[in-house]
This record gives sequence, C-alpha cells and structure tokens, in this order.
Amino acid sequence: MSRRPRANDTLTEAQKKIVEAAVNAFAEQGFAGTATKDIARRAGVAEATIFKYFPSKRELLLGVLGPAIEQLVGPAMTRSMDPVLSATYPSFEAFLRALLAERVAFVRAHPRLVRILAQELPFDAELRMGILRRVYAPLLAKGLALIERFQQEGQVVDWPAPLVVRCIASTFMGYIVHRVFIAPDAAWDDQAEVDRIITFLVRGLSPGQPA
Amino acid sequence: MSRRPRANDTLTEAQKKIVEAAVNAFAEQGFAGTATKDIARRAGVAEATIFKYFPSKRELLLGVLGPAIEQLVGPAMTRSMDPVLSATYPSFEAFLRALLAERVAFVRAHPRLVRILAQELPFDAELRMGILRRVYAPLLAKGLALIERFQQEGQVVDWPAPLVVRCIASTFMGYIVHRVFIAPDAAWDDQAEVDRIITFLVRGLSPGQPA
Amino acid sequence: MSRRPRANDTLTEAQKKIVEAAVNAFAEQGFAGTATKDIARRAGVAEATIFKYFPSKRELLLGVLGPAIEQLVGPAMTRSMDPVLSATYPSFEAFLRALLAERVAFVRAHPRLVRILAQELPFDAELRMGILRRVYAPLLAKGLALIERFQQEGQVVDWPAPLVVRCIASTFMGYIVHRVFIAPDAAWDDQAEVDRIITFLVRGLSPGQPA
Amino acid sequence: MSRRPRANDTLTEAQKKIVEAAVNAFAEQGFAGTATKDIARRAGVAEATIFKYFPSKRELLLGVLGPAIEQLVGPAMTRSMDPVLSATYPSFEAFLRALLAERVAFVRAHPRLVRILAQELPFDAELRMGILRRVYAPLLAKGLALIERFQQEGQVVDWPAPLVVRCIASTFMGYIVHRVFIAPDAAWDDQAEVDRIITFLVRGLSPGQPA
DNA sequence: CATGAATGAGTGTTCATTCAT
DNA sequence: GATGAATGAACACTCATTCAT
Repeated sequence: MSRRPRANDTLTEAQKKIVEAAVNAFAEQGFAGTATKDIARRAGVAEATIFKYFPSKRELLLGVLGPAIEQLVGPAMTRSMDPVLSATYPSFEAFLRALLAERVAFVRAHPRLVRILAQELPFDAELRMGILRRVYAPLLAKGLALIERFQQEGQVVDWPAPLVVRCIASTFMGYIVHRVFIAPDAAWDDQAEVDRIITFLVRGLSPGQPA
Repeated sequence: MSRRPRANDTLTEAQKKIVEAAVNAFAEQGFAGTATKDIARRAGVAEATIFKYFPSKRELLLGVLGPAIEQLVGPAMTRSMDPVLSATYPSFEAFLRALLAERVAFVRAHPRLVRILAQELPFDAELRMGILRRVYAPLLAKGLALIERFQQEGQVVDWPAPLVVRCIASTFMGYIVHRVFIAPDAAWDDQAEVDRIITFLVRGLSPGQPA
Repeated sequence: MSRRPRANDTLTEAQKKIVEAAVNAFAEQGFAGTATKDIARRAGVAEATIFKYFPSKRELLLGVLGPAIEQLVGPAMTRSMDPVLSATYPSFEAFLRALLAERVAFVRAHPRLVRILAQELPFDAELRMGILRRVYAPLLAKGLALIERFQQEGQVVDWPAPLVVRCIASTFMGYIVHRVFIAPDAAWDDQAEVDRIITFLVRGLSPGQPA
Repeated sequence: MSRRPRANDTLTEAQKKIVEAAVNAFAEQGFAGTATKDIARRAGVAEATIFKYFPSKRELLLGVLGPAIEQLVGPAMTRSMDPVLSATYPSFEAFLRALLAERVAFVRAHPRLVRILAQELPFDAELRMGILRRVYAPLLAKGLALIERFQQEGQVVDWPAPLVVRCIASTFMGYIVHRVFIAPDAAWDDQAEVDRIITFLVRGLSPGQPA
C-alpha cells in the first residue's frame, strides 16, 4: 500500500519538509556549514527522522541535488535541447534567444539548487564528475554540434566551436547570475536587456570580415 | 643574521608556513570544511601555534585574504586601472587588451586566493561587504567612466554602461576561469584565444547599425 | 510503565546522574577546577550527554544550584520563617532555638550544595546578585523585624538590629560550619552544644545593665 | 653585586610585580580560574618570566601565600599572642579587645591574601595541612590555655574551652568579614561596633548563674 | 635577566550518527 | 513512522610549561 512508485508521491510529508529545509540551509550556509540539527529544526522534525530517509548527511545533499540534476537538469536540458537541435532554427539569433529563455527559466525555477550546485562543486569531486558526465559533457557535445552547423551555414564566425560556446555561456551566465543572484531586486527591463545581450552575441560572433 | 626587522620579515617562519597551509587547505576544502588541526599538520606546527598568531580560525581567513585584498587586489587594481583611466588609450580594443592581460596576470599570481574568495563570498556577509566597498564599487565606478568615454568617442555601442561592463566582465571571467581553474593543463594557444575574445567584444559592442 | 510523567520524573536517568556527579565534583574541586569530562566520568555518561541537558557548564552549575536556592532555600526559609514571624514565640530563646534547628537541618540536608554556594559566591557576581536578591535581602528584612519586636518586648538589648542579627548569624554559622564541614566526624554532644550556644546568645544579647 | 640576600631585597622588580599581580588575580578569580597569561599581563612581564622565578603555577600560589603565612601570619600571631599569653591581662575584656584589634589589623593589612587563603583552603589539602599545623593548631592551643586561665580566674563561664574559643572566633570573624569584605564601604562607627561586640562576648561568656 | 616562540595535553562544546521504543 | 536519548569523534580554542636566544 505504501509502494506506489509514482514520481514524488512516495515522499512522506516529513521527507518533503526535510528536503525543503535542507535546500534552504545548504543554499544559505553551504553543505559543510550546515548542521543536521539545523535542518531538523527548520523542517520541524527530529534529527533522527532525517536519517530515516537519508543514510547520511552527504546522501541528503545528493538526494536533494539528484532529482534536480537528473530529473530536472539533465532531462530538462535534453528536452529543451533536443527540439533545439532537431528543429531547424530560423537563425542563430533565434537559437540564442530560445536557449537563453530556457536557461533563465530553469534557474528561476530552481535558484537555490543551482546555488548549492555552484557552491559545492569546487569541494566535491564526485559531484563534479557526476555533473561532468551527466550534464556538462552531453550538453557541450550538443552545443558544439549546433555551433558547427551554424558555422557551416555561415551564420557564426569560424572560430573553434568550444570558444564560441564559451563566449555564449559566459555571457548568459553573467546575465543570469546578476539577474537572479546578485541583484534580483533591481528594476530590470528584461526585454531590452535580453535583446541587447542577444545582439551582443550575434554581432560578436558574426563571421564579419576575416578576423 | 637573525636581525633583519624588515617589513614582512617580522613574520615568523611558522607564521608563513601557517598562512601557506591555510591558503591551500581553504582553497581545497573550503573554510568550513577545513579543520585547524589539518592546517597545523600541513604547516608542520602545533595547533596551538596557529592561535598564537591568529586569534581565531576566522581571523586566519581574513588574515590570509586581507593582504591579498587590500594590498594586492585593491591597490593593484587601482594602480593598474589608474593609468588605464588617465592614459588615452589609442582604442577600445587596446584598453580591453590591457585590462585582460592585467586581470589574467593577477589571477595567475594568486589563483588560490581568488579561489577562496570566490568560494567563501556566498557564505560570508562581512567578506562580501568588504569586497563590495573596497573592490567592487570603486572598480565598477572606474569601469563605467571609461566605458562612457568610449561611448562618447563613438567606439562603443550606446547601451547602458553597466550592461557593457557586464558583457566585458562576463567574457573575461569566462576565459580566466576556464584558463586558470577548469582546464589549466589543456594546450592553449593563448595569443589566438585572447585575440578572438577581444575581437568578440569589440564587434559585439561596436556601435554598428542602431540596435 | 515508562509513562509516569510526574514532576521530577521528567528527569532522565542520565540527567539525575549528571546532576549528582556535578554536585560532588563541584563541591570537591570547585567549579573552575572541575572538567566536564570528569563530571561525565563520574556520572557514567558521555560528555556530550551533559550538553544535551545543560547548554553549558555554567548552566549546569546554575541548574544544580537553582532548585536548591529557589525551591529549597528561598521558600524553605520563607516557610520556616513566616510562622516564626507570625507566631508569638514564648521567648527570644525559643526563637533562637527554632531558628538554629531549622538552619542546621537545612545544611545537613544539602551540605554539598551549601558548600558549592559558599565556594563559588566570591567568584560569581551573577550568583552573588541572585542570592542577595532572593535570599539574603528578604531573610535579613525578616530577621530585622523579628529582632526589633524582641527589642520592643525588652528581651533583647537595644543595639542596632543589624548588629544583633550579625551576632546571631556569626554564632550560628560558626557552629554549623564546624559541625557539618570541619569536624563532622568528631563526637559531638549536640544537645549540650546547642544549649550553650543559645545561652551564649541570650546572655550576650540580653538588655542587662545599660551598655 | 646582585647577591645581597637581605630579606625581600632578593626580589627582582619583575618578581615583585608578578607576586602583586598574582595576588590580585587569585583574589579576584580564584587559583583555578586564573590563567598565568593573565598574571603575566597584569604584571607587565612575559609569561616565561613567571616560570623563571616560580617553577609552576602552584608554586606561585604557595610563594605568594607562604610569606604571608609563615612570616606574617605565623610569627605575627605568635608575636602578638605571646605577650598576650604571658602578660597578665587586667581582664578578659581587655584580652578580647586586644585580640580583636590585632586580628582586624592583620586582615586589613593583607585582605587579599586572607581572601585567597579562605577561597583555596577548601580545594587544597596541602594548604589545609600547612595552615592546620602552622597556624590553626598552635593558635588554638594558646587560645585554649588562655581561656582556661580566665576560667580559673572566674572571668569566663565554665564551658569546654574549645566551645568558648569558637564563640569568640565566630563573633570576630563575623565582624571582620562584614567589615573588610562584604561592606567595606559602608559608614561604620567602628568604636561603637567594637565596644558592643566585646560586650556581647563578655556577657555571653560570663559565668553568670549556673547554665 | 628576560623573553618570543612553540607546544602537548587539555578545555568546553558541537558534530553526524545510532538505536530502543 | 517518528523520535528521544545517547554517544564517539571531532571541533575550535586555551592551558601551563619549556627552551633557545
């Protein structure tokens, strides 16, 4: 009766509260800086309850990030990229616009998970490997393929594809980090901002005169 | 022979080893993830010796970062920027080139300190405020002024200066992070890489046709 | 069988053992001279268990003395004194006799707590203030009122009441300290001893010829 | 030239400052509650300097109290008592008066040493034994002999001499402790106070009617 | 004579984790 | 299913003490 492997229905009420509390605590204080006691307090459960569901603090971190990586990040990316890849985008600009919109949406949907991921990545080799294998590598591969297609079509300057990807990624990350984490409360004219960023990328990466 | 009471010669041998060990440990494991005992072991001194010189673990962090921020980062930036600001750079491109070279040099000189700073900034409000006031704000001000000058000269597109600064900063950081932290061992053709990044920025931020 | 949620039954077994061990350790070695590890060893629990119930060593001291001061000392004194005050004692002598009996009984019931109190009072301003406000002041007030009544009745010499109180207190304390702490194992003829102490006080404080 | 073994002339300047600092620190915080670092700071010397003169913290305590016990307490008492004993005091009252004056004078001359002694006695068996053998026992012996003489002369009630001594000691200590330690700043009419305390003792210990 | 530098052994306290109920 | 009780190991930090200079 308790075995209904529906997606997030197997989660107890307590389990959900624990995950929610852990996300907040890890995002605010970092993994090492967060005590399980604090998570328990935030979740309103006993400390022991945490260990009922997550065999260790580390497993709690992975259990918190895992779904966000595999179910949300991974598939989400695939889902969002696949059509991107298969669909023949009318132009490089349209592709950039779609990609940025999708990335912004993802970070806005899970800002604390993204924050935790970014904060713990430097300290956690396993996490790093996981992300590398399950997110970074496939994403990069698809990105490279796309860029090369646009290059063949003469829409993008003929630089090494990884460099082009890095230019795009840097610009997008700079915008997103500022928009979501650094100055989320500022008055942003998102439409104008996005327009210009896209323009910046399109111009910067246009074939133009031979570099 | 033991009487050379000069500036940074007042530091005990042990003191230097402690700072060095702390830098490594904090860079690798983060502040919260590093035990003072571990620092002591790395430095080859007793744990108590650490507290002879640094009243607390936190003071050790600040004592490690402080000089790097105030003496190296802050002034260094001022020093490196002031000529940039006053000197009439022949072109926007020359300015970008000089700035990138200087930023890369700084990060290469203190990669672990930069790493620690980036890692602890999200968790340490005081550190954040310090950086904001002593590094970020003045640097941003100078950057904005510069950009506006280039805009008046018609070398840079007439977008909000903060946006332009962010485009530059994002691109530079993307390059530096990759070059120094993510793939330092890869075979880089730095000259070509830098040339293209500068080109990317110049083109992307050129006045061009009205956006 | 494990559900007897009565007053002092809420205390865990370990909690009781900790308090008992702390009382012994503090009485023998003083507060500053006692390590929490020693208390843990005496109580047969882990050191961490102490801090489950008492957030700090100091709170353990207060938690140990508190009940002895508020529930036992304070009220006990009030209880024992109120009837004394209201009841018309047949004589000053009868009053002294009752008071001494009551004081001796109290110290005998809690010799180690009294000892700890006396030992830590000089070092602990907060404790001192607490005792002053909750024990010393009210007790002194009642004592003074009583003495004044006996003076009006012509049973006690017409000296400043505080002086009279001090003579009584000094004599009682001298007896009790010797009897309970210094030479508890000596062969005492308590009855004779008490008789003479009371006689000493009655004679010494009798109106007599004008002083 | 530095070897003039005159009494307290052998003491270095630093040595004196250390002793003075230790007396203050021990009196205020107790022996266990005082760090040698604190003593060094108060004395204005390096911590190591303390250990040049006193092989251990404990020896410092003894070195501080020793002179006060042997040179001041012990001999002083003997000196002050011998005449008392040999001289035929005109009366019991005159004896009490002389004794109290001498005791008050001593405590006023060395209040912090007396305080330290009282505070550490419960924790320090060796100290206790020393005091017992060198101060308490001889003093008690003399006191008993004196009391017995006064009893034979019919000036003092025929109770066990130890009891009589305790009555005197308790009363004196009660007065001194209040006068010197508890309320030293209060406005005291010392003459009247002393007169009454003496009267209290003389009356209380007078042979009177058979007890 | 005096000290700055250094430390091993502890200090009170917190940690993630276990387990009987 | 959830917890209160308990803990060994680790934590940052302090202690009295040593020693070369």
